[in-house]
Parts: sequence; structure tokens; C-alpha cells
Amino acid sequence: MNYSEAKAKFIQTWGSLGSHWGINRTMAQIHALLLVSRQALSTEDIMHELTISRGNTNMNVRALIDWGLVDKELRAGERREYFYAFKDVNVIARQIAQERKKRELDPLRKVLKQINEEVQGDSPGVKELKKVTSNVADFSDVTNQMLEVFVKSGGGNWLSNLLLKIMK
Amino acid sequence: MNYSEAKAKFIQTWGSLGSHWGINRTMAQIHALLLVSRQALSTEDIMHELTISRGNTNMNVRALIDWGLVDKELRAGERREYFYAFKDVNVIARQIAQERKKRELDPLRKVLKQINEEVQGDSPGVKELKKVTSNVADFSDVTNQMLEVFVKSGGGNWLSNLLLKIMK
DNA sequence: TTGAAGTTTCAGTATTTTTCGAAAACAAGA
DNA sequence: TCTTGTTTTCGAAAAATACTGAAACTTCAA
Repeated sequence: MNYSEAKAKFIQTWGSLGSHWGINRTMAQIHALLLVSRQALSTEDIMHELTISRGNTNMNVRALIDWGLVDKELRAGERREYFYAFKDVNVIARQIAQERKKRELDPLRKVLKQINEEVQGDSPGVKELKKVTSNVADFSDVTNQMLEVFVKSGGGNWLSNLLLKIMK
Repeated sequence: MNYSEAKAKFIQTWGSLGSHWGINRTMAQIHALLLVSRQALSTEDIMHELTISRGNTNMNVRALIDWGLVDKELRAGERREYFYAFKDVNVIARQIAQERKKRELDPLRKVLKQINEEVQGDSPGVKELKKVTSNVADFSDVTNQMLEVFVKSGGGNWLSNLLLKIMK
């Protein structure tokens, strides 16, 4: 396998994975491209490399910046912006965890708590509903705390340390 | 908030969450419905409750069974099948983790390893590519091992125990 | 063996999501 | 202020995905 095949394969794989992760295909592909590039790339570069439109490129680059996965770099005497990805896997994982927590877990926890507090009555149905929601809520809380620790720890090698603890 | 409002809200929330989790909306809604039902429901019941077609119901119920989140129950002297969801949150989490690991993590790890082994050359580009893929691969391996432990532990209260370890 | 009750499949349709591309907005230098 | 290079926006088109409805199939009791 030569360089461009390998690169293409990586981009493509990362891209299709992204869609399972709340990140759309193009966004994940741009991310992959920046991850394997040695220097920052311009919008133009990205468009050509991935054969996607300018608009699409721009929107997704911005989204990546929003997620905290990519940053821009300005070059003296150049108007054009160059983008690069943070390459530390722990940082990447942390940013994704944080963003997803914000978008998914937090709203879920809110709704569950609301249902538990506000639902009226004590029919068997209501009881069952409360039981389920509070179980799910408890679980979400634990998960949430784990993520908090993870996110606050700055990624680090938290995960590998943890694994050691678990294994022994 | 009365019973049916609360129930609807739960189903709706779980449904929209599912889509971020590799589970489509209807599938997640059926799951939610079964979670809050005190007894097993038939295809007919589900169709009516969620106002979806028979075909859709059938396909998604099968998918839930595939994922190991739902099982069917046969009643003596009745032809109709009744479905119920496993209600233990730990079991649910385990099943989802397992299924997603299989569908997403395993293929990713395979591709990364392949790229690392098979890519030819030692240009700077290739080096960068190898660096990135092997970092990601290492990270995926750790994650994978965590999930293995989690899945094999049978869910249990692994997660809460873990949290205690982390916190102290 | 028949047919009633139920399940599964699948082609076509609808919906949702993603992408494009052209035009508007913007920034900086002349 | 005008020009030029660049970024951003946004409606329309395309692609992907999910859903329907009806027909085909299965099962079992009579």
C-alpha cells in the first residue's frame, strides 16, 4: 500500500466512523486530512484534496473549530487562513466526550429529572415509569461524573491508568 | 404532568437520543415504550401506540432483539408474539456497548493496523501518517479493553465501583 | 387440507440529512 | 472609495435513510 492509498483509506475510515459519532462524514474527513497533514491547510487545499465545495468546507471547518478539534493559524503577510488539527489523541477524545456530553447526556438528564419530579399520580403505570426513569437517571449520573473527571483531567493518560487499575 | 404526557416525553426523548447512538428513531421509541410498559406488548399494540406501520414495527422489533435489548414471550394458546425489554440499565448499557464495539471499534482497529503494517516508504508524509494511525490505534486498543472488561463483567455495578476508585 | 391469524419482505414513497454553488458580506490595500 | 481575495450564508438539488402498505409467506387449529 502506498502513501496516497493509505492516506485515502484513513480519511475514508475516519469519515465513515464519524457518522456514528455525531460528526458528519465531511467533517470527519476534513479532520482526518488535517490529522495526517504535516502542515496547516487552507480552505482551498482542503477543497481540492477532498473534492468538496467551498461552502461545505467552510461550514465543516467552522464546526471542527467549534468542537475544539481544529484551530486556525494566520501567516504574516497572508490573508488566507490555514487550519490544523490538534494531534494528541487524548485531547481529541476529551473534546469529543465533552461536546457529546453537552449535546446528549445533559439534556437527557434534565428530562429524566423533570419527569420524575413532575409526574402526577401513583397508578401502577406511573410507578413503572418513575422506576425506569430514575434507574436511567442514576446511570446517566454516574456516566456523567465519569465524563466530568475525564474531561477535567485534561485527557492525560487517565484512560490507560484507569485500565491498569481495572485489570489488577 | 400527567401519565401520558410523561410517557410521551420519555419516549420522545429516548427516541431522539437514539439517533446519536446508532439506533434509529423508531427503534429507540419502541425500546422506550417497552421499557415503561408493565407487560409485554404485541406488534399490534406497538403500532397503535406509536402510530407506525406494521412493517416498520416488525423490522425494528427484530433489530432490538438482534441487539439483545428485547425478547419475545409466547403465551399458551396464542399465536401472537409479545415483546418486552430487559429493564436492567446495566444490561442495556452492556448490550449497547457490545454491539457498538462490534460495529465501530473493531473495524477501525483493523484498518489502522492494516495501514500501519502495509504502508510502504519512509517519506515525511508516511511517517506522519504512521504516527497518527498508531496513536489512534493505541487509544482504540485501550478503549477496546475497557469495553471488553465492561461487557464481560456482565454490566453489574462495574461503573459505580469504578467511579469510587476514580474519585478517591 | 383449508383458512384464519399472524409475521415478514420489499418496492415505492416520503423524510431527513448532506452537499453544492452562487451570491453576499467582509477585510485590507491601493 | 474601489478592487481584489477570501469567508460566510443560504436556498435549491442530491443522496442517504426511514417508512408505508400491500402482497407473500408461515403456522396451526379445525
